[in-house]
Amino acid sequence: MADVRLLLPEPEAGWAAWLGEVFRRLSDAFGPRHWWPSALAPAPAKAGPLEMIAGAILVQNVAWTNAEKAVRALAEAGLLDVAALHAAPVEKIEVLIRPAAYFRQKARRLKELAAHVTARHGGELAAMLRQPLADLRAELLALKGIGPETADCILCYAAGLPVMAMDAYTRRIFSRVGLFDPGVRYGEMQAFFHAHLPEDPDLRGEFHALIDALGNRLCRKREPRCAECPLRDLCGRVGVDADAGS
DNA sequence: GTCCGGGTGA
DNA sequence: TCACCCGGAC
Repeated sequence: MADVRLLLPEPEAGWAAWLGEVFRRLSDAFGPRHWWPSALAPAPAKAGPLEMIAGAILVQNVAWTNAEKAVRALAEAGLLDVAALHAAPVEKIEVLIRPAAYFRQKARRLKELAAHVTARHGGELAAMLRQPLADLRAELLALKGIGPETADCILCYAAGLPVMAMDAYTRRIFSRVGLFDPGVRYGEMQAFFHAHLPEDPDLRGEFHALIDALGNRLCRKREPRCAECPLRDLCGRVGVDADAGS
């Protein structure tokens, strides 16, 4: 994998310290995000890995509020279970997950996932998730409906592996900051974060969740709210939109 | 009522 | 490059 081309000069204290500062600021502003487990039931009820994985597929291209409705509907129908999901008619799943958009595609993808786990792992999701990182990632990517971001979310939040998922927010935020070229590839961004962050699944998972919060609430595609941004003084692009012409 | 945002696969 | 789709923002 080619090294990413960085636009910002490396700070004197190094990239690890710079990322640590970014994390601390986001954490102070938005944390803790407590993404998974516990998306559904109140603690101490434990969310199963299928809830997390289904959520990761259902949240593609939609706000979490949409995905959450779909996950809750699946839970209430007793379908957050590999065998039940495998046995359920696709039409039934379509109706339940409608709020998550792309419901026809996603219903088929959920069933394909259940079929795969049934065929290859005896229906035991835990067995699939116990594999070494590279093997599990390749297996996930071979499934329809699981691309790099979804695979990495599953690796981190369901399998507990030290992987930081990238997404459109990561690309937007860090290209606005001036770190990456906007055309930076997924793997290039990820390699940069992985090279300079501790190999800690909790930290990497929380970082991704914090970036999601910033991208969602403040560093929006249009009309970013730079005045409220905790990274304001680290950013090369503060107020480019808001202050244009002033 | 219209538009916007957003991963994946073909 | 485009199809797949919804809820929320305006």
